[in-house]
Amino acid sequence: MQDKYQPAAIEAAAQDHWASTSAFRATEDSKRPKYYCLSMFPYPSGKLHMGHVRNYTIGDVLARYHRMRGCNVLQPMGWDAFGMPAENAAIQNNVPPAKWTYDNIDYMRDQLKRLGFAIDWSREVATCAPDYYRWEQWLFTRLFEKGLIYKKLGTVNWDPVDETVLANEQVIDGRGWRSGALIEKREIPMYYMRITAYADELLAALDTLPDWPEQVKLMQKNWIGRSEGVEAHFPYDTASIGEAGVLKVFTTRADTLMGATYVAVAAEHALALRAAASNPELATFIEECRQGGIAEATLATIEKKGMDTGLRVLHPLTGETLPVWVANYVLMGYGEGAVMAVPAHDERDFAFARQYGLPIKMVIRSTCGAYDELAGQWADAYAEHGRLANSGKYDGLDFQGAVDAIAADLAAKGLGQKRVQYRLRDWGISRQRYWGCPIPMIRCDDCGDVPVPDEQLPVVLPEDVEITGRGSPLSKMPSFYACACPRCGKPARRETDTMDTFVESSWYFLRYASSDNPDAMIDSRAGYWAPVDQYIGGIEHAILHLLYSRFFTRAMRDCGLINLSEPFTRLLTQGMVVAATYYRENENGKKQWINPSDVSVTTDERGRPISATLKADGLPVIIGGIEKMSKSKNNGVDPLTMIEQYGADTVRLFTMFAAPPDQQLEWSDSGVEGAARFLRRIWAFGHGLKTGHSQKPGIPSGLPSALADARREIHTHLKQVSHDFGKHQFNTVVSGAMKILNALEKLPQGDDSASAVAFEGFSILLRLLSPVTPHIAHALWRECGFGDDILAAPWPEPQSDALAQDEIELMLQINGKLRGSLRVGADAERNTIETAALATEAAQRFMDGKPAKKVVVVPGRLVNIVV
RNA sequence: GCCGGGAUGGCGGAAUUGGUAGACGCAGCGGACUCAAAAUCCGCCGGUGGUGACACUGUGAGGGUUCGAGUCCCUCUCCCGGCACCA
Repeated sequence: MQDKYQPAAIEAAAQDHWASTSAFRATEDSKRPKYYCLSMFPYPSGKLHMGHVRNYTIGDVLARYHRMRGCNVLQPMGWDAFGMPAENAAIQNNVPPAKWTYDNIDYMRDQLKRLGFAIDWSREVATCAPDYYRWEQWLFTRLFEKGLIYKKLGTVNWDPVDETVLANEQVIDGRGWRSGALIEKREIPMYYMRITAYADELLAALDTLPDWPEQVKLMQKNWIGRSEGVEAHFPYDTASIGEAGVLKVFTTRADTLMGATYVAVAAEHALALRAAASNPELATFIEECRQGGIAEATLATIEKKGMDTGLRVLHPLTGETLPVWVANYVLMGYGEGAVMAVPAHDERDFAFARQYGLPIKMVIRSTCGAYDELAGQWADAYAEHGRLANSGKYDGLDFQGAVDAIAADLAAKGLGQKRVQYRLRDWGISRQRYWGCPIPMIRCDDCGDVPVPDEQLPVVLPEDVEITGRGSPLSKMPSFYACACPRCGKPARRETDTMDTFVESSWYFLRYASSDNPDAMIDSRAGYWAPVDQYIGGIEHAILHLLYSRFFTRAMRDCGLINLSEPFTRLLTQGMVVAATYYRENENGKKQWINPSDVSVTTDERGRPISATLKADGLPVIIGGIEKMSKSKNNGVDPLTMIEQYGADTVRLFTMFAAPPDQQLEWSDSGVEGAARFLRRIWAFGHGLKTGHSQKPGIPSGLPSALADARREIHTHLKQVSHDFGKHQFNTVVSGAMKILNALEKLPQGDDSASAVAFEGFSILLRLLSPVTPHIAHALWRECGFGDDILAAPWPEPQSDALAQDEIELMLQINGKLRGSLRVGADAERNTIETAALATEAAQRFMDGKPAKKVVVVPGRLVNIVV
């Protein structure tokens, strides 16, 4: 045994051992409970970053922990390999997206292997491989035939200079990121997945997921946004519109209908376009509304603007004439693309009405002063529920009474009814990009949109293309798009759009179970492994990816592929990895970010940072904030450098110890030093144990009290650590392991009883740590003679004889303030405790002769005397 | 703008879920070992007052509930994630 801890050798040996024994190859086995542990697969961006290391270490700790507890564990890995960065790299470096992607995968796979993850690599998938995406295309045609996929117009960001559709991310301050051109909204035909058909089920089933974080379920609930309301029809004022018809609006506040003073429609609304035809000024305004991107965050924060269309509609209950305005805050995509405006009781309507001098009519009696009596004007909208006023026959009704009465009256007139509306929209999956899964559809002038027949699948994405950043490459390749209509045989055009990359990641977790099957998307093995028992990934995926996966699982269920509704039983959302930032400003005020490893920081005598200098020139740099590790802030730490310097176990230990998994983790070089120090101490202890004893004595009965205390301490920590594993709180798992080592190092040396406690404690420590630092645990387990393979060792259980205690200490409070403590028998009665507490010197002193009004006894914890 | 989350010593964090605030670690300070340094080991370490035992104070700000609040409720500030074409 080496007397010094040498991680490189230990880790290579452990990894060889696992590889040669195929330790992590998973097979279906009905005798053990299965545990499918999955981390969100990475995008192969080039090299691993610390966020990956953290994500996969959490997954690995869980996988190894459950394996040791007797589960049949599957932990696979793959690559979310389609996406824009490959195209951007192609433009910048003139390298084909496929080559770039596959090279990155090869490099990153090696990096992952260096970390010693218990992954079954035989199941690896890459979503850009035709044997993967052919099944996506196959399912697409099934869903199209079931009516779960359909085509309609959708709005995109259009860059008029590059003649390209841009992602929201590529629109910066309303301009194209490469061309700098002003972006416009453009409507193009796109394929949509009918996720709204599952809105109710996706919402209701959130209650069947007790092991998902509440915040994620709440975000999904709000995203689906089920609201019960009323659809109201405002009849056209034929004098101004010239034909009969109704303007439909949806509202959740039908109780305020009597306060509606105008209606507002989106710029794309049919009425707006109709009015613009004869109104150049309005046409200009609508054109203006077309400018800018489509991101909701942009739309919601732009200045509220509007214009009167000159058209009029009639109030459905009073018959009063109301103006129709075009407003840039009304979204065409939600509800009917039109709203009734009640300025007195809606914030946005209020701001708009004030800006354009539209009337404000109060119909809900406010309980706070929304109407400023002194100023004689409205200070703000009153958006709370309340009793109706100024509403004729509805006066005095409460919210629900008013909604019921108004909905009934609308229904009686044939001008509306109650209705459920979702905020959730159908999922537009068409992308006008190259590096994605081709949409398996063919456009025929005679037959319309025809799915590609099974025998022609996959529609292979050509890999020999030139990427320029202008237009869509596939639409310039006749060799790709020219084809015959599968139905009539006439010349037709293949769809050149590709799918949203979220589609690939919506079902990869099922493919892992049957990734070697060339004849089917998934087979019966998916029925064994699914659902995923534990899913781990970033909180940024809390809504879209998880919702799409939940939808896809149901769509596949309804195609008869699997008997499953929810894909992920338990979910852990990990926090970000952040680090300090440093920068200098150059002459034109631009920040140049400097990597933390190139900076030395000086601190005051208490350790507070005062200043920082660049190591290269010794001149000062500015200390920025703590930010997410990123290329743009140049504050990333390279995992491979860390592994080479300290070993994978140290990196794994630090990432588990520095923060709870769901909170952000701040990188700290000295924290990594601390983790390495701890592993060196463990190695030294194991070395001492091995060289000091030729055999392991058993725990004798009747330990001396000092040893019994030490053993109790170790088992108490073990109990706590087991509890923390259950909570997935790995930072305190590590701190518990540190406490055990501290206790072990304090044990007296020499006699057999002490050695027995040391051996028992050390075997506990190695097993607790083995999910976190598997390499060193593997090596020491063998070196100290505990067994051949720690993977096969039973999980340690706290022993009740070790935990037993005769006396316990209670804290003593007087009026809720801590004033002392008292020792009582472990099984003391309440009365005995009360009497003992009142008799203490501290009680006598602080009660000052006054009688106790009340004595609160919390068993095993405290006594509080209220005077 | 809307939805979700967070804030505890110099720093990362802990607190058995309403019961000793600051476990464990990092940094710092003091000491041992050493020719010296590194490594290692021992001690101290929220603030104020006090030689000291100890007292008061303290979990982003303000208010409330309770015998007792970091934890529950209300109001506010700042920071982070998402907002449907980033993955």
